[in-house]
Amino acid sequence: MATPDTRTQILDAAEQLFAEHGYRGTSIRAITGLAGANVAAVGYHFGSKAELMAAVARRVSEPVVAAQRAGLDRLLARTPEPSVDALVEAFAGPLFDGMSVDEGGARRSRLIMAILSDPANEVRGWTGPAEEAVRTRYLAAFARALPGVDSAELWFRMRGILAVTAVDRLEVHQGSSPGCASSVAGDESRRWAITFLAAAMSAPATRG
Amino acid sequence: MATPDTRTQILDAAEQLFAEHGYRGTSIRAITGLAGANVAAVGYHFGSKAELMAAVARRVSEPVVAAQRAGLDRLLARTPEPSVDALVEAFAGPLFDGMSVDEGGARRSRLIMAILSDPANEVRGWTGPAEEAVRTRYLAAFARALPGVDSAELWFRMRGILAVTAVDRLEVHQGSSPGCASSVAGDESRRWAITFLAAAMSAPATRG
DNA sequence: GCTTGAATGAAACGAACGTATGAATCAAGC
DNA sequence: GCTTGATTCATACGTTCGTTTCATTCAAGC
Repeated sequence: MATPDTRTQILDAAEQLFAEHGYRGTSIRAITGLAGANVAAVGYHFGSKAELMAAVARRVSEPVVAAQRAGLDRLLARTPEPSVDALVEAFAGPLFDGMSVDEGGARRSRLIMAILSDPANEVRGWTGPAEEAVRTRYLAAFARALPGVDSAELWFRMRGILAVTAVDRLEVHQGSSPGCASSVAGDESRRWAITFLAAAMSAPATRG
Repeated sequence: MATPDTRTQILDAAEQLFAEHGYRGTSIRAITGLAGANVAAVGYHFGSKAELMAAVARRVSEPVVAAQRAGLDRLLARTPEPSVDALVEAFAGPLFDGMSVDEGGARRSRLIMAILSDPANEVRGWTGPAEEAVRTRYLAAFARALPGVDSAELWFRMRGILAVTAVDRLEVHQGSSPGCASSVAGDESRRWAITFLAAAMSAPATRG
């Protein structure tokens, strides 16, 4: 097992530290220190700290978005009107897959949270047209499955999906709540989230 | 209208800037600059930046927690087993009330998000025993209303409530999505959230 | 063997950070 | 009117930040 090149090691270290301490809470020196590289390597390989963050975000989000798109394609190939449950599974599932505790799964999950919640537009602004496009396609599919709910409320609910999946691994109650232990069992929380979100998405429209 | 004292002006400015740029993204100089005070005033009145953040968090969360507790008391005074819908309304409602666009409502909502999602324990650690206690009481009430769902999954769902309400005002899709405009109409998103969350909480237990 | 271009290393830049210091200001008490 | 205690001010300290510079290393091409 040859050690990966400096660029990859910086990406790995940045992914871990950005997830643990956020964008602003992570210094270039901490990243290069963990990666065993020189401070100047970030400037050389990525240009700046912000561009490094963008590269990390791209690497993490690409397989998730691809899986979301593939899942929707698979559903639509079978029937033009997939069920709400199937749509929730296809949309939210990839946000959990590859996120098991082994390797860097939980780390990646926290990273997504760190990106979504960071107040700096510099960090949130990375969301590319690919994410946007797949979400729009899911919105259309949800709209067909839930004809009574208008599109504005559906957008709200899809944001709810992102919120629940993002906060999942975030230990809001820290070590004091009994539910905390469950956040380690990634598979269980995945099934809980699907149950929770499928019921939420299926709710009848709010009476105007 | 006499100008409030320096201490209050610093709290106001800190509340706004912490909400907009997060804890690490806000400098003491920016806070005192907006408050029209001197840099040393933070050290004098609060001791440190972290203690200022704690004071801001306390001021924001106290009325919310009080309203949650009062709402649960009111429900339990009427019936020993309130419905799931009523519990969701009592728990999530205060997270929206007083959060209208006028004044600093949306600002306060974003602040809660900034606190919940900040990776620094220094920031998240402020959650006091009051928040913990009221959440435990709600858990017990939800457990009575949903006898089939075990307590670990209920904790997960209550975290989901916090996630949805917190991310509500967070414009994940920025200006590009049509649902964005709705985040301005606080009352509408409040009703949407209650619908969404009541359905989610009422879901049958995940089959083990 | 020498050259070339990519990659790394050590060091320093100016700026901004949180915090601390000591003098200046001010209202109230006697 | 002088004193006292609380507050505000200008200023500086030491540190850390992101970034840049420039010399050095190193493998491949001719």
